[in-house]
Order: sequence, then C-alpha cells, then structure tokens
Amino acid sequence: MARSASPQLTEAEQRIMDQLWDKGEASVRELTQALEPKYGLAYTTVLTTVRIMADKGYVAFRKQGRAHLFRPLLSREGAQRKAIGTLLGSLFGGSPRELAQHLVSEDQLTLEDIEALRAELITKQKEGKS
Amino acid sequence: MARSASPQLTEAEQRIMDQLWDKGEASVRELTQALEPKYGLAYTTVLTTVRIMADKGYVAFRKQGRAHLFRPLLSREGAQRKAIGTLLGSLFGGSPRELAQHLVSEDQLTLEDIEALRAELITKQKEGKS
DNA sequence: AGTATACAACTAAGGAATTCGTAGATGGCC
DNA sequence: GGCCATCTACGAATTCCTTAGTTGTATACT
Repeated sequence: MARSASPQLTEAEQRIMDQLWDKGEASVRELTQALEPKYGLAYTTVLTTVRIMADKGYVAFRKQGRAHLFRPLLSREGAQRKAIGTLLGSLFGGSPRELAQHLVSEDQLTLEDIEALRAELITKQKEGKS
Repeated sequence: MARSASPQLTEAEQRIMDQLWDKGEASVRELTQALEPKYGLAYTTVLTTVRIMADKGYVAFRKQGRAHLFRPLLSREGAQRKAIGTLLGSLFGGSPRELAQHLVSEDQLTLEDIEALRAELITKQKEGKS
C-alpha cells in the first residue's frame, strides 16, 4: 500500500509558505534565494514544490512579465495553531503548560517575558467579566 | 535527482519514538495498540518503521519470547530541543517569546500556569546568584 | 504425535514526497 | 530577426510511508 496524501503542509511546502507569509508575494527566483542559505535548494526544486502547492490550492499566482508571482491562500495563524497542536500532542502530552515549562527550563523565556504574559492574561480576564 | 535521506527523525519515526520515551521499552504489538486510536496504523507498518529505526541506530531491541522489545537510543530532551528550534525558526521568527505569546492568546495557559513559571524562574535566578 | 490456531517477524510492492537535470518557451535588447 | 538570459514544463531518481501477503514458531486441542 501507499502512504496517503498529506492532509496538511509537508515539510517542503512549509518552507515555501513561511517565505510567502513573510513577503506576501514572491517569485520562484526570490523564494530560491531566500531558502538557499538555509536549505541549499535548486531553483527547479522550489518551482516544482510551489507548482504542486498551486495544484493543491495552497497558493495562487499571477503573471508578471515571464515570471509568476505566488501568494499564500492559507493563514499563518491557522498553521501555527495546527503546528502547536501537533507538537503538544506528540512531545508534551497535550499539555501547553509542559511546553511553557520546557521553554523556561531551557532559559528561553526571561522574567520580563513572563510578567508581560501575566499582565496580559489578567487584563484579558477582566475584560471577559465586564 | 533524488531526495536525500533525512538527517533527523521522520514523521513516522517520531511517532514511534514518542511511545518508546513514554514506555521505556515496548513490543511492536504494544506500539501498534498505542498508536492505533490516533493514527490507525497496521501492525506491519509499525514493524517496518521500527525495524528501519533499528537499522539507523535510533533504537535497540532484545528478544523476549517470540517478540522483540525495542527501546530508544536517543533522548527525549534532545528531540524536544530540536523540534522547538524548528518550530521557532519556521513559524515564530526564532522568538520563544512569540511562541509563549501565542499560547496565551489562544487560552492555552492559565494564570496559575504563568505564576508558577514566574516563581520557578525567580528561584532559578536566586540560585544562580548564590 | 499431528493438526489447528494465534501471533510473531520478514518480504515485496506501490503511491506520496522531495529533489533537480534537461528541454522548451518567452521576453528584452542589439 | 537573432541572441541571451531567465522562466516554465516535464520527467527521472530516490527516499519515505504504508500495508498485503508470506513464512516461521509456540501453544492448544484432539
């Protein structure tokens, strides 16, 4: 049997989408140059990937001169929610608290960060009650 | 050209490893039963995957009766670090604070959670100074 | 003992995903 | 028009994922 088609963004697709979320719109050339230092992908690799994404309806494009300019059709926020859900489910027992715990014990959050979060949450709760 | 072999855990491998980290040691049957409700994988799928992982040196096994008991050779902490790094890099601009921010705005952390983190961090800083 | 049942590992196969070379199309410039 | 750079289109090669089918072996039953 074969693997079933991925219901969400694959790894290669995610890389492309990250760039499109940043730039809003980009050509294959621009995408390749942006991804090159980190991943070292060939131009045609990026082209193929983004074309597949267009087939899947993840991105749209318009012509400009000879090139196509691609833009995302999925929101970054939705992808963030989905990615965190996956991470939580697989590595942190579904507990957001455990994830935050991990960030603290790895020194990735400062005291200021946490106090800012605390203040924000308190504000939010007051709004909810009013 | 062909794709290159993955330098880290693939998705299927990650699922297996999650279970091994939880259980410490498990047979293919146990792994399959644990993964079935969430992923609905066949016994042979799990078997093949875990065998490949043994070839790659990610897991080791010992015989018990007819079955093999597998155990992880990679640490969960290292994998967590790597996974968070990837998530941060791709979706949160490398900022742990942005990730925590997201957890708060999605109502995934309670005020109690944050205050506990705050207390812990303060304790940690005092220890650091002494 | 001989057969059936259950369950374990192993094999093989095929589609999805990823990568990139090669070829063909096209716009700009002289 | 003709040349060059750059783009898209196509397809081959390889890994990843999944599972059906096969084989082997221990236990149960007669």
